[in-house]
Amino acid sequence: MDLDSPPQPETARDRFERIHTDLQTRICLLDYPPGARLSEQALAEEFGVSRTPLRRVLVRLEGEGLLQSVQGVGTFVTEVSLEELVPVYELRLELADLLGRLGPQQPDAGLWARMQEIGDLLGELADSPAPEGRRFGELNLAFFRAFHQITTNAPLRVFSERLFFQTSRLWLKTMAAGEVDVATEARIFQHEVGEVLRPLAIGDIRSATLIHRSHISMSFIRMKRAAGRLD
Amino acid sequence: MDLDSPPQPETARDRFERIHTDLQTRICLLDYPPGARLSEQALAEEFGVSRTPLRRVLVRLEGEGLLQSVQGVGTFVTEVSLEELVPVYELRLELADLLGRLGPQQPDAGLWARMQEIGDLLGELADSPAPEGRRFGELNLAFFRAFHQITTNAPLRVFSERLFFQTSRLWLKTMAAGEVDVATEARIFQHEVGEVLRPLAIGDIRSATLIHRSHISMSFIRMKRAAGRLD
DNA sequence: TAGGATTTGTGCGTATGTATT
DNA sequence: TAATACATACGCACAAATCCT
Repeated sequence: MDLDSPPQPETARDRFERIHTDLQTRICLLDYPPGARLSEQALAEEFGVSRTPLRRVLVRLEGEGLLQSVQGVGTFVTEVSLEELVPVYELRLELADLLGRLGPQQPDAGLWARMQEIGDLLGELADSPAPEGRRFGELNLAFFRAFHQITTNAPLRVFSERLFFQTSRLWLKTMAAGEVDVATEARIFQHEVGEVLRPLAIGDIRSATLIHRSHISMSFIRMKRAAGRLD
Repeated sequence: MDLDSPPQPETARDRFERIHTDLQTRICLLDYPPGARLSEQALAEEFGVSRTPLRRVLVRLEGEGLLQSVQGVGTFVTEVSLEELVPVYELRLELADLLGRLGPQQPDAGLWARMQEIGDLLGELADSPAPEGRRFGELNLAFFRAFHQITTNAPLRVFSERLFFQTSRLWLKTMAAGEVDVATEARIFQHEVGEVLRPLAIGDIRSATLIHRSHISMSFIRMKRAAGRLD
């Protein structure tokens, strides 16, 4: 194998994708929390490039609604609040529904194994002495990336991903504030993974997406109630 | 009036928005048809800026799926084909449905007048001796911009717009190829506008969106049939 | 195969805008 | 109010990639 694959030097596009995915993940996992200010120069130095190609990534992230640049002030991670994200959640529920209605496809063996593994890792997280919100975020992101492949509809995938990044950030922010318990949510999430895999095992994709949708809905309600308790 | 509004110099963000909207419109109306090659230098000179701010706009348009840049080759308008746009159309139909279910709001007087005016202009287009596809595209874009304001759900608006730009280009391309008749389609579209305004007049937004959805569906079917005739 | 023309990508110095002292 | 510090925005020269002769 690998006979005709000499070590390809990284192309400009590859580098762009790498930095883009990296920053996207950091924002999603709250390594850069909402409102944080990013330094173009510091990031450029970290990735070993000049400001020019880095700024290209920032422009893309601004188009995706994750950043906002203001001349003379700085580049900031966009804020997320429960009130502003209500329409986002409403739409996400509908897209979760569409996931099982537009071009559904049976997940392959690798994807199946991956989802089972994520379920196990969620169990470990729930059992750990001090469950970290960031770890929950990682598993949440991993499961989303796997599960949303059940649709072949490319634009639906893109839109679902964009809404996921927004709602996921609010979810982790709520955890970081201690308004919901990480271990409890990890256990609930582990249960969801199992519930979703059961219909998938017999090829019932539609049922899997409806269960997924119901869990998104319930987690939103739990978050609203947790926020209400603190008001 | 206009007492406290001295002539504000155009800010960097304003210029970005202006060039972005301009290029977006040109691509949508097929002034730059699918596959066309754009020159960074020529566009920069036309807008009176250097390549740097212009490239920022191109990066954004690439993120929106309208352009694709390849180093050493050029910047190209993305292709649209009936086969590739089937999933796009399927999703657009669903979003058209959501338009009337997520945060619907009654259009104000100005918007109402605008939609009526577009209906009249469509009649004029259909009656004109040589109806131009580009004029149809302008009115199609204008009506979309007006109609999709019936939802207050911001991300739904953004996603609907993105899908509109894709499907609209295929529609105009089909017209340019002579596979459908501009006058006939203008008349049908004029009829749709009237059909949509009727339920809106009595506050029945949901019915308006369902009629709108059915017209998107029917126009897609007509386009498929027209393409089939030429195969 | 090689070389030149053309196009996008990159690096850097400077301009412009904002906030603070 | 003015000046200073610092951030992003811009323009330009050059590097890298591609295509064609």
